[in-house]
Amino acid sequence: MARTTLADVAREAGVSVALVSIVMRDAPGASDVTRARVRDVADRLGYVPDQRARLLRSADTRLLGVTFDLHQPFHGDLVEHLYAAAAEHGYDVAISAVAPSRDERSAVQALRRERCDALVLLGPDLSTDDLAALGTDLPTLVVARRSGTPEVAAVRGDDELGVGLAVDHLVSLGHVRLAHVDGGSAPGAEERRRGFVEAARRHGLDPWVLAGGATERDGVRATATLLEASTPPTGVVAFNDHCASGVLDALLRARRDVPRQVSVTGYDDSRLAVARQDLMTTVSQSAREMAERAVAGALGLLAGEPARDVVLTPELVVRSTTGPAPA
Amino acid sequence: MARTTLADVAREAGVSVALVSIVMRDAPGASDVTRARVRDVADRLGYVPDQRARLLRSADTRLLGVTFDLHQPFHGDLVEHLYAAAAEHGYDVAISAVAPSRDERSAVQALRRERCDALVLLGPDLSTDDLAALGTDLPTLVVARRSGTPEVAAVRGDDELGVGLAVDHLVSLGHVRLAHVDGGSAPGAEERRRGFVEAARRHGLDPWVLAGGATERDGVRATATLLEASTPPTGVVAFNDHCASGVLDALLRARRDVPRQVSVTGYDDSRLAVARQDLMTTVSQSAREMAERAVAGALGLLAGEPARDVVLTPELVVRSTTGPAPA
DNA sequence: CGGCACGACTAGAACGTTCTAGTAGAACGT
DNA sequence: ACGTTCTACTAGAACGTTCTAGTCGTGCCG
Repeated sequence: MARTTLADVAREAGVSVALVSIVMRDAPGASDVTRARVRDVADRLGYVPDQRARLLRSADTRLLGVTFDLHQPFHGDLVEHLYAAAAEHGYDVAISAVAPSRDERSAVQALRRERCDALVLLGPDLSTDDLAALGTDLPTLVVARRSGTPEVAAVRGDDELGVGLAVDHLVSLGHVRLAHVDGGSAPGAEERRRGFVEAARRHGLDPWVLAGGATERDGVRATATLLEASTPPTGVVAFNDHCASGVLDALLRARRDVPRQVSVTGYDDSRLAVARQDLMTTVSQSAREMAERAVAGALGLLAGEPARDVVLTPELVVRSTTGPAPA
Repeated sequence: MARTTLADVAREAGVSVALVSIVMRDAPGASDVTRARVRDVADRLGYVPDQRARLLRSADTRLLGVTFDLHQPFHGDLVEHLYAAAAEHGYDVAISAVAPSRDERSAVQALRRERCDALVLLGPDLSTDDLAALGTDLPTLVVARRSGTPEVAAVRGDDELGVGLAVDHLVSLGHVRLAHVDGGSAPGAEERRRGFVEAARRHGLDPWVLAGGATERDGVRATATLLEASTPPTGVVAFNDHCASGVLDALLRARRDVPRQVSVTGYDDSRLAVARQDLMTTVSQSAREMAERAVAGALGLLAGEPARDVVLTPELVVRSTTGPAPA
């Protein structure tokens, strides 16, 4: 099972290694006849180019390193679109996962060893210092959070505004008792919390913020607290779709009618919300647009442009977890 | 921002390239004094070893290629444990995602170009022919499905038995009208369908199988059909946790009490079931064990052992979506 | 019919590592 | 004093590509 190399193909086809390389790369400099013959031999021998050797030769790898959280569906959406967006610019993507047992640093280090040209970090939990250090070393862009340092670019949704949209929507439906199940220390949680409080105040309402988190379980837990209140809220703005999903489960289980008794909004419009498509009203950050902007931003950095902070405007997607406030 | 190489460090430290290599690899052959000095210089220059050059030199890459579905939480769990299991054997993991817009072939091809030593495919949708072709080329192991070809090893749960456990559990709770929301053409769906039918027959019951799928939406859709029946089942065995989640949503929304009126079981014990931890009775395939067996199996192939078909025994995890049949 | 541009092809260096085969020099026994 | 055996180090090839700088015909123009 020895690997077939350019040299093998060259020997078999009776030409030079360089010529085979030319043919495999579709580069000019070979006649159609030889081209066909070489291709034929390559196929027969099952030749697969060695990416490592190829990249080693050239200064740039045309490789975009991406870290993402394995357990965050929205990251899944982003990664999917990143593949496409990068391919459009002739770039490849190397992904490296973050999970409870695999921290951000390991994930980033793995990508650095691959000699990626630039790094795209999805909702990283890194400190601003770490981020800054990384950014001075390698063109780096973060998605779905503030970069907090001038070396690192960012692409993110306007979370304050997005949560504001959800609040406005609920208020327009007549809700006056609103609660926010927040994201704790998750990236973006602070902005969303602030957005909720400010939007509520703008409408002259009393904002109620509960400690939550980024998972279903957090949503379930917060809802328990919520239901114990003497006058529970009629509108709940959850940190993200995951969390909202937990809130919905807990409410349904407590036999609260959604949306007749309680309205709930999510955030992200991830596949999770689409899976419950008939259900969740949520704030959509177009994964596709984010991914495209992220790739464009990273390539911009690579071209020497200064790090920018791109803020995308989210949209409210009204589905069926929100409705008029109960009388 | 030129990258620092061994040569740079060597020049700066006044030693040979080979010696720096020795120090960086913690290989024997350098005095403690020089070791410290070289390390110092390397740190100062921000040296990061070039993985590609390193691997290019040696015949084996100590790299395990893994393809997984971005949108399947159980795959996320598996990947997480694969990182750990591989690291234990001194192997690195390269992951390549599969998604609606990125098919299995592209994912595999990307890994082949990375020159992975072996391939681990999570629940692949490839045809047996494609799989066989791949297997003759590269040590290959599939997880969570049958390989169907002698060249390719497999690690999978005993799905027939697992579904049987769920059925036995429901029957022991007094349920006599059971339905299975199946997985359509998803990997493993056939085994689970068969397991359901056989277990039901074994108990002298009439098995009802509904067309489902691997997503929440499939669960929701199937439940609609289910609720239209004149005498709806009291126990529902869903294809996986995702699907079960959809079933649960639909039931709760239709104001059916789970588990007082209807009992529901999932399959996988993925993070999704844990997220709804207080909720879902499911069949557990230990992601950790699967991952460990998969790595061991792949390394076995690499060592020249024949491809084996490892079948793990699943366990029933009783939580709170199942209960006694209504009177 | 000589010069010259062009197309088809090749030799060999380069990329950043690791590995093999060495060379000095010190420490040791005889 | 002389080999022997360490330890600490080095030179240079090798890995599989791509790229630069060629060479060699062949056809075209004047």
